[in-house]
Amino acid sequence: MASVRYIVDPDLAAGYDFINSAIVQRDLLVVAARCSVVYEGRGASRLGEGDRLIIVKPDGAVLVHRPTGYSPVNWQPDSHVITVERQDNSILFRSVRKRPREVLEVTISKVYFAIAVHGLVDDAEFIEYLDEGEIADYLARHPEVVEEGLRIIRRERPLESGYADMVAVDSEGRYVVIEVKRVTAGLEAVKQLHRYVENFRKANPEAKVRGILAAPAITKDALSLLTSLGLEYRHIDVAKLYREAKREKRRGGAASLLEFIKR
Amino acid sequence: MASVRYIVDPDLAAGYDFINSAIVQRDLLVVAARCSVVYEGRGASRLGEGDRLIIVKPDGAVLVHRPTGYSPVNWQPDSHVITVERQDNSILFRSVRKRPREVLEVTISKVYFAIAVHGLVDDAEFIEYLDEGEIADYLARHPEVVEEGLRIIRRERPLESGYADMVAVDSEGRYVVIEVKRVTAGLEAVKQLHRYVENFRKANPEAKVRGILAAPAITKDALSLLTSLGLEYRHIDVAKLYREAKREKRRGGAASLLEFIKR
DNA sequence: GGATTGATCTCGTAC
DNA sequence: GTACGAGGTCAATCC
Repeated sequence: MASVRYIVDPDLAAGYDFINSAIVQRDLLVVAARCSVVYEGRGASRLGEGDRLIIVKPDGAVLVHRPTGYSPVNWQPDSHVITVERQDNSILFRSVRKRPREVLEVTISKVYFAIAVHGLVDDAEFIEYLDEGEIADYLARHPEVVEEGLRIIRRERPLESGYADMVAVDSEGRYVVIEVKRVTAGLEAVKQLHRYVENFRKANPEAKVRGILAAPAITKDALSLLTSLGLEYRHIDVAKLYREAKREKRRGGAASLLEFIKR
Repeated sequence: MASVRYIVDPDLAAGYDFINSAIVQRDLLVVAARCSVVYEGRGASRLGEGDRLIIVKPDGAVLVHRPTGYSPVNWQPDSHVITVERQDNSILFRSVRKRPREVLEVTISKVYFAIAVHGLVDDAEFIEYLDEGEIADYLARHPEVVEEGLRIIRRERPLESGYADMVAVDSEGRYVVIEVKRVTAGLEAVKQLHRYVENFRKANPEAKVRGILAAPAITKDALSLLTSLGLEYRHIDVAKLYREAKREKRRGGAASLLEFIKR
């Protein structure tokens, strides 16, 4: 459980003591202060006095944020050594990074507040998903994920409405209309697939046509409607697909150096 | 002068009131909380419960930081609308971005502390030394640093796309397309130069054209690609250029050091 | 450790 | 608005 210490509108001596102890204890430290910044490393910069938010994380990451925008104005992705010094009319905060050698110095002339949090716990997994188009793209490249022996014969783009995401031929020569969903499939998805399958049947009266709804999950009602319509459900693991697709993308991008010239 | 309000270890009702009022007043808001995050927009992500630092800036920028690392785990570069809702066992913080359409939702189950700062003032100028444009400017004034006998015939402004930083004529009357980098040049820089040289050749089919990549260093792969494309590498010493440029500026007149740096 | 590549890149700028 | 390029890019991955 996280424990919080804080100090508001302290004088420089108290501000120094607080900041220093937070650094020593490797707390998460947040300081709002009037300060100036000097950076020397890969680049070099100077920032005059102003009000900023200074964040120091337990792993040594340092961020100096101005009151606007996503990006920190100065930062240190990680620090080798962080020191705090008491000076005449200021507190000197210094973060040194080992490689590349970089030094960030924040000279604090007024502390508005400082907060130190100890014992933060953040074990949660960060999960990224693919959008529907990307999932369909991946399944088009790897139809065996949906069913062994499938061969994609048409891949529809999202814009072309009235058609399913893809049409394939199965190992027995039957057409397979496939609709992909990124989230739990409901009745709407089933109706959609049904419509696409009927469209396909109308356009190809002779053909044998199956319909598959590929989604990470399906509601009970949707599944029973699906079944009653003679359609099929296939579970897809979106997180796994995301990992596979990412890996594939990396490999795919690693073409030879001269590749781009031929293009 | 900045004014600070804060609340420590509040219950959800008090936490909600505080956060909501800070948003309404467009304060800089910093919250340490146990929370989960959902993001949908250009990408999509889920982050389970954990302790995080949430920062909301007066301009609508939102950052959710885990206890480690430089990068926020979730963010919003700016928000069109920020809303805060009281739910049964949580506070729902929602930031919606207009274009591209993106939604970030933070569900807060425990507020460790929250701080709102009003009236932050940060007018200071941020000054960087020798960016790429300034290096190119210097080389344009002193082409002999790149090669004896060069005469600059065109100096492109940094943002005119499709053209290299400068074009010169060498002592034998050949055109020389020059691309400048302030850090180690990689494959991307070589591809860029190659593109510019090809563009120039297309526009001037008769001309003899060389291509020079001027940078403080170049990766091995980049150099071999460069060579295989018939292009050339010139080492430039950025630190030396900085000193030279500084000296030149001093001699040049009354301009202060800061004046020069700003340019 | 060095190099390459992708990113919810962000940010600025020119058209 | 889009398009392009720079960045102290950062961060992950490959070699």
